[in-house]
Amino acid sequence: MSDTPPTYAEIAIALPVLPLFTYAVPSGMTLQVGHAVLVPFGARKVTGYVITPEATTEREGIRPIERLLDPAPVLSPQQLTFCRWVADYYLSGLGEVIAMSLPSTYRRRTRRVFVPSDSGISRLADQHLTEGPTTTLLREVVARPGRSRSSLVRRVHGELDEAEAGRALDALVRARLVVTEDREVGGAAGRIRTVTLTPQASEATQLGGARMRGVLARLTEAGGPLDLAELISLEGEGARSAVGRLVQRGLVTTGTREDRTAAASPGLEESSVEPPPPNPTQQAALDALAAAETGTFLLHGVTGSGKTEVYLQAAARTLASDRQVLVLVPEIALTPLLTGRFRARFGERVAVLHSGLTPVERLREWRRIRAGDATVAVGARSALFAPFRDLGLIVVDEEHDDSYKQDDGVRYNARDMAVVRGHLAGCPVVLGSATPSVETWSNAQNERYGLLRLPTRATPRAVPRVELLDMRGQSPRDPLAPELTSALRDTFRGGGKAIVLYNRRGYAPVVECPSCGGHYECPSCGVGMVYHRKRGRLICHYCAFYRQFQKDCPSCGDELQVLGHGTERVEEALSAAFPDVGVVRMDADTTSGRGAHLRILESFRSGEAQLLVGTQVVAKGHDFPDVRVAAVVGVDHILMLPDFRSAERTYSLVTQLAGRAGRGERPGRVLVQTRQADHFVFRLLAAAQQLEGTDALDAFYREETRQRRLLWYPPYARLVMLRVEGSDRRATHARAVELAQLLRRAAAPERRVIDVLGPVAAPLARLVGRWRFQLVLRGREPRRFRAWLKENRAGLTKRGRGGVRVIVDVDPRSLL
DNA sequence: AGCACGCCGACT
DNA sequence: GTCGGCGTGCTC
Repeated sequence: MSDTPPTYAEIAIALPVLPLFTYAVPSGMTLQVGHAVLVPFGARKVTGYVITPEATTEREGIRPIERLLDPAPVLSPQQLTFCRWVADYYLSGLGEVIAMSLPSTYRRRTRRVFVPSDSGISRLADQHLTEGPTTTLLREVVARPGRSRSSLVRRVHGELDEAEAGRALDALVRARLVVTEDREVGGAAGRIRTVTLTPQASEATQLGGARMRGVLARLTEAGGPLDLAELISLEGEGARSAVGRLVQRGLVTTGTREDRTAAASPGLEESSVEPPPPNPTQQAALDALAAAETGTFLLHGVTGSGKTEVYLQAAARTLASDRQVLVLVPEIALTPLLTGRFRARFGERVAVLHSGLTPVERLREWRRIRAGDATVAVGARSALFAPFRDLGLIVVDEEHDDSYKQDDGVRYNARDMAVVRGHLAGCPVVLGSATPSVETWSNAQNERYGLLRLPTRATPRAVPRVELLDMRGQSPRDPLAPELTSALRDTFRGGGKAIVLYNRRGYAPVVECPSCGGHYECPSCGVGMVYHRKRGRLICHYCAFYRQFQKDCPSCGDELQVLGHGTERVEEALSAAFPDVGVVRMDADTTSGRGAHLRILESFRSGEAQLLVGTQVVAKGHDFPDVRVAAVVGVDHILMLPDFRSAERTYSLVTQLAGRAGRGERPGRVLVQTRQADHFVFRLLAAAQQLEGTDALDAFYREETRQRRLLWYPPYARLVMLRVEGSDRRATHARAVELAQLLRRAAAPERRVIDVLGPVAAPLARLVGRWRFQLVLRGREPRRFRAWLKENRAGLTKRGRGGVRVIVDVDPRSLL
């Protein structure tokens, strides 16, 4: 008997930990790269991913892999390479990135659950039982054994607060009235039971039951496995037991298959799928893409210039050469319109991945892609990780959109990682936008990216004029300039529609007592609370804390003053000015319900409402007929934010809004109210109409990049923001200062390349009860900066004492 | 992430 | 004196 030497594997753990862990491979288990396994990790079991199937180790106390979670690897070597790239770039753990890239159903782990012990059950029958939190919890555990801590705490929420319930549960465990068990959760979902004939079935002649004969006949007819559900629908509910009896006789076997049913998507199926002939500029863009084997392209085209048609025809060409297509869109753009166009052109081959899918639906779409049933994926940020084998094209629509940046966990930017994925896959990447981000524009200028321009609107029509309405002379009490009111009046008289943007929700941002100066701040965030009139509440826009609004000052009894404006109040002013016009408001308050978003858009599209008021969502790529006026009533507060991207945001927002106007044969008007009419953003916006769009845009980017260069902001430098958060102000600040010193010392050899800025109190210094300080690392040479970050990575996140934690944000979208 | 070990205040 | 709260560090 020869001893086979023990073998080891390096595993990435599906938790936010940086290193890989080594496990022993049990004899008889054969591992491949990308296999998902269940491994013991501390006191529990978690999912890990095989990175190196055959490794060696000197280390003691190696524990064995528990088992394979799936016979096939869940990750191809190419996907693994990509995940490794993402993890390195965003300074995160590989396992965390892999876990994020897979459907959540592939993340199995053990979870601690609570069940009553015998003594616990008998204690409940005790008549001298005293009422209290522990008794409440004991009743709950006996009534619903096998629940997790969080679910039990939630169940008793009405009676006990979270901490109280948790303590009571722990007390029960200590008293051994309740015991814990580790139950495996996650995974396993999304399988369908199937029934298959065995070879013996053909020899079976005499069968007693009609049901059994029926089932055999159906299976013989099918010539292969059938889903149990289908047999039941054909033969009735009795088929279930008939199959059971047939299994006993060895005539059929049951198994399972992956459920790969396509998820229902909100796409309106279009009838015409005949692609229209491309216009000359579209054709030029298509030719450039066809000629390119790899590389990134900025596809710059104003609203209505036909970018989507370029995506569609480039996709068709890619599919024809047997490669696959990934289309990333901002979540908001996943409307029936866009997905409908892809569905109409490519039918069942399209997988749609939007945030409304349930985990099982998402898993099925993911499998359709992996199995090759779906060759086009249209999806939001997370679709970046779709398991295509041979990508031939990646499209990122509205590439400037901030929603491509994940804002918790691994803070990746799907637009940037799409460029990386395209590079690894050897395929072109198209970044489309009417208002590209400054980085992308700059990459196109210095020819790192190809530039494809669609300068004209596909359906010719006048480019809307942007007119500035200087509000400096007007009382702040009245939100509407007289010119705007009269333009709207003309529009409605003529049967047209209008969109009004005001970039702040609620009724009024300030409520103040004129006598004692008292005002309202959120107790946990320290910011002013916004008055929401319809709900009669003052609400904190950061943590959603609210209190009832009373019209008299609680300290001196004088009547409170309501100052400033929000969308609700603007809507009110407009309804008062135009009582006969239907007005709908779209902002976070009116779109929270399922489908509310689409209902509002539909009522405006159909003409039921002629005026749409709202926050920035109203500027996003919706296509409404006959909008004659698009007006900005207020965006000045964006421009005043202390953030390096505020000019870019303002320019982009107003330009996007302008794109909503003047569809149809009439030209539209774009009216912009501002108190900063001299700011270069507004001057250039007003100049845009003479310059036919793109020249004005170039002028904007020239000015903006000039300023960014002077201040060493992106794209001239790379930023990494470290946010130090904790509930104790002093401890948090101390940790931030300490971290800054540490990093300054570490960066000293790179004096000319890396700057450590801060710490400063974050612009919202206290948020949701936590104090926030931030440090910014600025690298003037990307390569050396990256190398330095990688070397110092472990030190960046090290947690301080006093519950202080550090969040690392590579390429932050904003410094707020 | 989440679990266990370790150190300081209110009770049998 | 202990129980039990939570904070810090580790998990192959």
